[in-house]
Amino acid sequence: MTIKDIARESGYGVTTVSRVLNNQPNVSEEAREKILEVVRRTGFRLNSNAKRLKQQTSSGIAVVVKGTNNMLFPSILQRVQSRLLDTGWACLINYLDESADEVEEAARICAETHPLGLLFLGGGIENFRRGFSAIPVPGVLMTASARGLGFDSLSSVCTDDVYAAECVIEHLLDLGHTRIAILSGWTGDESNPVGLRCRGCLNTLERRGVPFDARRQLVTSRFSLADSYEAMCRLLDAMPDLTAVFAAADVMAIGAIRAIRDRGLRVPEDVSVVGFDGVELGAYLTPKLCTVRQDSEGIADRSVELLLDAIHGGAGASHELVPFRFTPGESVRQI
Amino acid sequence: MTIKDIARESGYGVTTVSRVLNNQPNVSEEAREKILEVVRRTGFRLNSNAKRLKQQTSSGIAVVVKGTNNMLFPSILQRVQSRLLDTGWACLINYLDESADEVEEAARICAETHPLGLLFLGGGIENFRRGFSAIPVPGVLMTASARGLGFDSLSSVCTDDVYAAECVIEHLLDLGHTRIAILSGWTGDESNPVGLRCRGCLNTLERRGVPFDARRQLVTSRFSLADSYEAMCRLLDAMPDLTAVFAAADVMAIGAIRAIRDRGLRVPEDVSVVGFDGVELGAYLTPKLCTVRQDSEGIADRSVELLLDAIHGGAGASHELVPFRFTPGESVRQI
DNA sequence: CGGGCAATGTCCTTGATGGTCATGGTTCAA
DNA sequence: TTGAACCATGACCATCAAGGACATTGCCCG
Repeated sequence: MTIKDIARESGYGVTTVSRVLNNQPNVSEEAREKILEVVRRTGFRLNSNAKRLKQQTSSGIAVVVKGTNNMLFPSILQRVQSRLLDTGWACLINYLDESADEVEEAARICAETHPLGLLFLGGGIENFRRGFSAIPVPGVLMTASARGLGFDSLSSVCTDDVYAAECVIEHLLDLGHTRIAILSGWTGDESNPVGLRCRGCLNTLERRGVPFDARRQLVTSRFSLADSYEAMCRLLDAMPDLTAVFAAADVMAIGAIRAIRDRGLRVPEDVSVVGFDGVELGAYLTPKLCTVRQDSEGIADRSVELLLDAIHGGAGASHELVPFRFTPGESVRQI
Repeated sequence: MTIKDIARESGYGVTTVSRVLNNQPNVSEEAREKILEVVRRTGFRLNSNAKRLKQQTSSGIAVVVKGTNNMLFPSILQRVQSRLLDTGWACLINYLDESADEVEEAARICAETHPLGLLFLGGGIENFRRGFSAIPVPGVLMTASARGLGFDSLSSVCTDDVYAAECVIEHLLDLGHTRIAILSGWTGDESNPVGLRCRGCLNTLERRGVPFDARRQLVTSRFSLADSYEAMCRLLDAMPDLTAVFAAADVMAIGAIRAIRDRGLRVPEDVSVVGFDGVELGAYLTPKLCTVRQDSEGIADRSVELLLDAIHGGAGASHELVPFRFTPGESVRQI
């Protein structure tokens, strides 16, 4: 079924059919009606490959998601999809495991679709470095900053991770906690949001003159319940007298709480726990999770806007912060 | 940058370049090397639109996800993506909100990419009815049965929802519960997995001769924490003496537990709760969630296999059940 | 009768593939 | 030694399904 068949069927030429299908002028109402009738009857659709070939455009926007365990992602993705649908863009989502070596392959396949823009979600900047940087279109990194990384065409929209983490530690210190542990994805890599959160913690601890021994009080974990459970166990071994834990993600906080309880300790009576992300689930847990709520919808909306601007207007890269909200919760108590 | 430029640049003809780029024989190793070098240097990529236009093939497989709140979905999606990457398929994920009216638009955009196959996740069969049924390619419905729905080209892979729910209720009855409430997405529509779970409950209650008043003991909810919270409140109002609740999804169970606690009741001392899905999170909650663990990886793997078989071999639709595992948990107690 | 205009068709273009054919060279077996 | 088979290669053309420039047609009106 091609446009020619429709032309033959309706008794008009391909040009006229093309005009009708693309809502162009210079077609009589009669022809339009007749052709549309045939199109409806046959369920015909333009061949998008041919159309795009001719028009030199491509299919849409590719979204690269790294890490399936971040509970904030589904809501961001849904919002992104919805925004893109509004404007008629197709959206190719690549869902990669956090540890996957599949990035190169995914980038290759992604490049073949010639997307007009890229959205990255999760996993810091490594996504971009490994393969995707070869795709010469604008991109926006969501929930992490790309400032100063030397990618001209990569914007970013995220929470001010450093400042938010500073607020969290301020809060804990104000409540009287001094033996605070950090459960983080810290790798010394401060291009990673989790690393920045860790940096924020250290900033405040230092400014307030609270002693901190990174070897005992800081443990790294990946974004998974099982991993953060293990990590929390190590923390409790190394520092049995801790009174508060800052987990760099809600997922980690939940894993940590389980570990704390399995040691026979209570949250928050024995150990206070603060998370980061503000997933809806946190408010349904017992105790309700104290966390930093990231504005996932704001991040999604702004990212899509930036990307479309860059695609249409050729705007340069910009880096935006979206307000967060510190959400006190029952998982933290005063000492 | 076209294949002609590469040909000129490398000193070979387009035919040879085409052969190299498509890994075809009859090319000397020397030519292959030289051409690949130029390709690498220029970052050239074939125009996939032109290629697909000529070859009459399309981009890959579209995955339609309806409902962002199902906590089982991310792991299924990641697995699907991984399996498809293994075989070199692109994967277009459409992430729709459960209640979204966007299905038609999404189907339109999806159709324009001419996918070779469709995977549906969530939301029963309505996804397919509304728009996607016009796309004439094989499909597989994941986590819900498509048997007997009259779609020739739609396979399905799912858990035996009816039987699993029967097991759950057997378990509750064996523990002495008789005043059992059901929190379900029941709509009388038994093509919906949640409806089937409800049906399973009713089967067992009836077989065991336990009185059940659907108007008091059965409440419907959507797949969201907030909705199931509300629904559980209604249940507690209508039936203050209930001792156990079956929630048709883990998300609902978590919302329900919050509602129960906000009434000053304890889980499981006052009210036992059973969920359905077996998300990893359940084992990290307090109390650990009693649930039915669906084999999300098995469902993903089998669905991809069925779909690829249907695409390649033209195999007809088939409907498969994947084993589940009933997972006892602390959220249920004996009476 | 000719200018103006709307409706419509002809023909070319897009980037890649694949088939045909010709060429020049090599290998192998009779 | 010679002919057949084979290989790497490139030139050329058709093909794919659409879009767009331009040409053509037919009609109305002054």
